[in-house]
Amino acid sequence: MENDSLLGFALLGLIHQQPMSGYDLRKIFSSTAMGSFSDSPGAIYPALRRLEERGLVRGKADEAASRNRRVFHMTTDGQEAFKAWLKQPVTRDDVIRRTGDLMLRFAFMDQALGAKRAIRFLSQFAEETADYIPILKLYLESHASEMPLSGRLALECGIQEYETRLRWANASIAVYEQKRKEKK
Amino acid sequence: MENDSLLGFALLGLIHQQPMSGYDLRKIFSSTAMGSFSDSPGAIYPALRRLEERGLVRGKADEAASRNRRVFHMTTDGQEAFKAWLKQPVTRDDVIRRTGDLMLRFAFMDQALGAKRAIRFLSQFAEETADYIPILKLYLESHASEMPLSGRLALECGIQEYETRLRWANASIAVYEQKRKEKK
DNA sequence: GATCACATGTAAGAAGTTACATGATTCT
DNA sequence: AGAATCATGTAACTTCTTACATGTGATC
Repeated sequence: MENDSLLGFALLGLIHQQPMSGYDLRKIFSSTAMGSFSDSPGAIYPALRRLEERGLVRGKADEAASRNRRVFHMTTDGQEAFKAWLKQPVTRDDVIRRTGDLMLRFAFMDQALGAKRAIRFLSQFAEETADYIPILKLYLESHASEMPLSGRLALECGIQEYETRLRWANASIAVYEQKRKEKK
Repeated sequence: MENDSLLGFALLGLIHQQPMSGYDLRKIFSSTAMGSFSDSPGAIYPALRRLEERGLVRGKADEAASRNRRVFHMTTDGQEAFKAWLKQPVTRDDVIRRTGDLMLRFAFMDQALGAKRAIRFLSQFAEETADYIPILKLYLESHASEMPLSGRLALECGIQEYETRLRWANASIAVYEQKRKEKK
């Protein structure tokens, strides 16, 4: 059960927002800012089948459409698995090697878990990121002399990306807190 | 022949810098800023074998060391394949879906191809990135109202990352040109 | 003598890629 | 009628993950 690729969770998240067919999902990946996912049928249909086999989604023939269209909706188990995925703590390793996963989780977060959880996620993300940046900087300082110029610059790009994400996370926390005040 | 994973090229690039064993390569991935690559033996040793089968590297028993150590060095074919990989043009699709590949290529670039090629790469990278940013911004503007807040923020993070990379690329071009002037 | 670091591998399984295959419906 | 779009799928291949397996040499 506790086994799913990032694509699987992306599908799950989109189906969570509203029931959809494989073709709908492909179109989202090919035409929106979620273009980092593959829209190939060889990826999507097998992934949907796996989700269905695990009982996380269920597909029903779309009777409104005349075509051979199967619309998938989420099951209760699917809801649970999805929320469990979203609730995972943000680790150092996530921040270093799975930024894409983290961003996907966050993108689905406030609809499924609410603003409070989103803020908690951002805080964890900011903390892990803030801790990691000085490590990278130290590494750069102490190894710069042995590295080729382009290697050095590539590492600097990485550091700047982390700094950008840190600023973004703090700014996003502020957005949520601003919103909270407005409500009161 | 024209078939290789990113890991394969990372190995090729490191072996290009100096001959190394599988264990050396694993240590680099586990202990340096190249930590985004897997240091697991199940990834590295098969990848090295594939490179050897394709004739891009050749392993020799290390007679200096008493242990069972194989040191890989690059062949002429390997040099060619490596340089051909580095010389590929930077496409829009690379910028969107394969930033990691691009950064790896750049990190190895000036040693293998020289500063002039590095500048060309950065210019292409900057151009494709600069073209793509307004598309994302337009997308955000026109879809912001239908998107959940965290989705909107996640997209904004993506845009800021592209902007960071664009600034970085232009700054890096300036570094190379500065260096060129100093030489004269 | 035990443990740690060195050093290389294999096997099973998961998941993606590319390319092919098929058929229905709508538009021109 | 032909082309484009809708819609779903399969098959072969590649590569990665996790876990297991094995043995050497140095250090305590």
